[in-house]
Amino acid sequence: MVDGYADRFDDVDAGKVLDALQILRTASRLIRELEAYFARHDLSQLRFLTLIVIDREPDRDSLAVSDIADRLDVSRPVVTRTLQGLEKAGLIRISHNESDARSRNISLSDSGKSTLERVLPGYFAILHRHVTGADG
Amino acid sequence: MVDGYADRFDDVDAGKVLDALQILRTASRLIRELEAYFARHDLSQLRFLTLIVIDREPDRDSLAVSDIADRLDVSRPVVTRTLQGLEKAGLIRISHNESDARSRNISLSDSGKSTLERVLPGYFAILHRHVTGADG
DNA sequence: CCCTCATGGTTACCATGATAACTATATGGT
DNA sequence: ACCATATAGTTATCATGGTAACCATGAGGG
Repeated sequence: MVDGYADRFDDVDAGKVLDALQILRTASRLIRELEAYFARHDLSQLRFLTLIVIDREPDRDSLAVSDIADRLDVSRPVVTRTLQGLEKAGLIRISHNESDARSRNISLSDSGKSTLERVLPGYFAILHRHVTGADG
Repeated sequence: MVDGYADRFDDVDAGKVLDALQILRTASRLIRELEAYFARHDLSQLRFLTLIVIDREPDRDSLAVSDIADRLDVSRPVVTRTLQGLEKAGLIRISHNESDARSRNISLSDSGKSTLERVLPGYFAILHRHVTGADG
């Protein structure tokens, strides 16, 4: 498909364009598979990654909403919404920050921690398989 | 970040997992850049790709809704919605299929064709640059 | 002190993906 | 010919990303 177009543009190398499209396809396949996997565990990519960044935080066991947004590079409203879901599912606890009344401390509940442990192996297995398997 | 986790799983190679995460990151960057580019031209990824598959169809100058959905691998409702937008923007024409009253023929308008010509060079340039540039 | 401005979070709304359920038309077995 | 079933598209609804606008609170200059 690309060749017919790329022929017409001097400064473009059809091979490289195909590489880029290949990256897009591979990623899209990977994302779809991850999403299906998470859905089976009542999670989503963002819910899972949220648990991860809290868990991985050195020295602290809680993060602020904006910390999570920064680390995951998503907008704060999306984090707010995701946290509401996670709290309702009992995977995190949200408490008030004592030194700044605007801020919240987000921490993992026991259930959140065990969910993470349960889901991680499959997550890594999928990532692993995608690079090892039929990808370019 | 990955290392701390991957250490704990025997059958997982942290390097490969990092490769997979790198693909995800690269793709996500590419997608974001493409989306911004399309937005500047009053398009979206899907609107653009829809124009492309109609344009590239050999022997015919129109496609059915379900053909487009198949070629782009998106659901038919999304195609319906996208086509409504493209028609309102005057980039495509939708006519009834004479031999099957359920089906529609989607074809590019002159405006659609010229939009495609205008947008393609930048599109390929972005794909090209992403593979050539700082990607892994 | 208090008024302005910055910051943390949330709400409201838009775009874009999906699936389920619906309408209209075609097709095929009896 | 007619009824059951399949197919083409659309509508309705949900999930998940975004931005803009909005509170509440904190911080700093006059």
